[in-house]
Amino acid sequence: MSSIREVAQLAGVSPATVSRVINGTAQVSAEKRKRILDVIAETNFVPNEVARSLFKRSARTIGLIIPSIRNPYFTELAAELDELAAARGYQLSLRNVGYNMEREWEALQQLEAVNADGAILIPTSNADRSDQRPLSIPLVVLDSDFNGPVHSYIYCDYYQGAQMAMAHLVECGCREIVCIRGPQSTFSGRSRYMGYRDFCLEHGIRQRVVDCDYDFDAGLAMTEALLQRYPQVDGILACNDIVAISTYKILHKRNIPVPEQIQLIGFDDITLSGLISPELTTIRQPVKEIARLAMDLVLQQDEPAVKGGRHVLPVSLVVRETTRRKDETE
Amino acid sequence: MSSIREVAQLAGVSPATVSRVINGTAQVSAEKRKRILDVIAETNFVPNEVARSLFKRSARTIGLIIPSIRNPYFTELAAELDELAAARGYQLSLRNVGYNMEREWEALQQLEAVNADGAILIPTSNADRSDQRPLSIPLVVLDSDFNGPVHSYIYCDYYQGAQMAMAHLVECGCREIVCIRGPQSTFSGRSRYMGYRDFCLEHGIRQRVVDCDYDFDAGLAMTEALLQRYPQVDGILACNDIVAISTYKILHKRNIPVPEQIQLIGFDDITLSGLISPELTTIRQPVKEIARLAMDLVLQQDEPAVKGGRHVLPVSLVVRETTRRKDETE
DNA sequence: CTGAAAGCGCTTACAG
DNA sequence: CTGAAAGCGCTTACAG
Repeated sequence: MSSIREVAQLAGVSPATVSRVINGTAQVSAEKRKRILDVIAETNFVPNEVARSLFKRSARTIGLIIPSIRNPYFTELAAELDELAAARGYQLSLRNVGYNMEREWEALQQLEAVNADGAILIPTSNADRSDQRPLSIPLVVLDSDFNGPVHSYIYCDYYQGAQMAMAHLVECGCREIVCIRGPQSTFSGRSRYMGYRDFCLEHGIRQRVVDCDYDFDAGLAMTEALLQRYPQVDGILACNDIVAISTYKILHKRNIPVPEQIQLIGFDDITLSGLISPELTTIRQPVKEIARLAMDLVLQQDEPAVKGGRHVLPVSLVVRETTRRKDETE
Repeated sequence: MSSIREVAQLAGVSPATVSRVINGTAQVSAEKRKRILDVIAETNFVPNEVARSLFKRSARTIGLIIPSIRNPYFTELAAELDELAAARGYQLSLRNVGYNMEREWEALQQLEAVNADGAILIPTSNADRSDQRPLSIPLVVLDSDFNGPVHSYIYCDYYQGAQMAMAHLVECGCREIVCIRGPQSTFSGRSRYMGYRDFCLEHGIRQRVVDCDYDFDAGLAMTEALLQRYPQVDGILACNDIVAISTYKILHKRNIPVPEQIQLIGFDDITLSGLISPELTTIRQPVKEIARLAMDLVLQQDEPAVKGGRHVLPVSLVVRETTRRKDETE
């Protein structure tokens, strides 16, 4: 790789002038400009971004940290964010931390150290971080509300979502609804469960719970456990769509008809949920809006302060084929 | 963010000494070392990676460029690569280019400009690039074999895979097999189709083809088209698993029993394929081996030359529930 | 319009 | 063991 100095030499000008034509940062005489452009074309010169960002203190990069790259909800969010970043001239640097708090903190510091312009974090857990030092770049946190040095929080009303799901299941005639709850260290897992719990309390329903991680394998295993523990189950509220998909898989394998014998509802509304057969009833998160808001907030350089503003978005019930209302006899 | 100079000042030593304790790059007296470590702890100092990589000419980062972040095959490959990179102390920087050749070239140059240690590219198309300038970092290309300045190529024997799929379908009793072929600008799409074509030629089977992009929506639309165009179809060779999943969706919606009336086979063996119901029969790519080999080759610094070595891996048939051999009457 | 100079924050010979 | 100095490749005041 050639350097700006070589280009300058070949074009018979100073490095400063080369810099100016590359960046269009000042007027340069037509003749010199042409010479410089020619040399750049010939030498395939590509300015070193590292040097540039060392000076600029910006890499025009937004970091996105996710707990798992194997969860489609996260990659769909990443896809949206990626498009938004590209549209605004930023690179999205995706960092997977595999549900590891240490790797998460390292990734955050790494992003800071490489002069990223901001970070969007989907945390591995909702643990308190009020003693964590503030980053020097804006941090927007998704799907979580822990205490800590955060610029903004964005999450959906999961509690409400779980209540809607329960109301729907009841409306569908379910009497024995079990909740496959996600990790309780997690904000989404916790608040979805709370919604279930309070609904049960309010309606005098007995709680039936099974614990599960947010992945396909756990979903498979916990559904087996659930069937063993609650043989009378006629409704399942899964902690998210991928677990619901695993749940369906087991029910299907056991020849348990859905929704006739057991009704099933997921959470998130990932693309896949509308693509499998039967299509999954679920609680939808407005992924596009979340992404747009996150990008706006992280880029909103005018106030990089740690204010911890909270933005909570509504979820919605999407009724598809794994549940059926009582009156809708086929 | 504090700088190494401030730390040095507070500890009463030179920046060089601070650098030495941070990097363990030379002996430092126990006393000074302690003072420095204390100051670092107090000030939350994190060394600026940009400055470091400007000097080192390495960011300890491997770039991975994929055509689409919405295709699980790519994200599963990314997940494997991510684990391997982390294990070796490298960051994986994932760049999505949305099937756009310009964005792909930009991403490649960007990676070079940020001092990445190498790039792994899953190309958007198999177009000739012999006139493209060589990058200054090693480039490993996956799932493609275009001519160009590439360190190594890794791909699977797709041609063979398509032949295996066809042989299986025939063995299952299919007489009218249609091929939903992927983009012919793509190496995988092209060679899978070639396998189908030559099998038909060799066995006196009439070709039945429908063109399709590698995504869910295209799969949905093209299956509708296929049913219209080839009403007698009794076997479908899909260009990849996500298209096969879309295909199944349409067949299911039309109440066409699989595999009784139409047998279906995909390509790739993504996680999802074993998770849906019925489970998808497919041609499996050894993703773990591909990832391992790619990481080995890209990191193999001893010969960063552009040699274009080719590594072709075998695929295998995974028979599941969307096909059934004739003798296996249920 | 243009160049010389200083500096972004590190690291590594080079002396001692 | 330790520091002063030079340099990684850019960019931007500062003069002219």
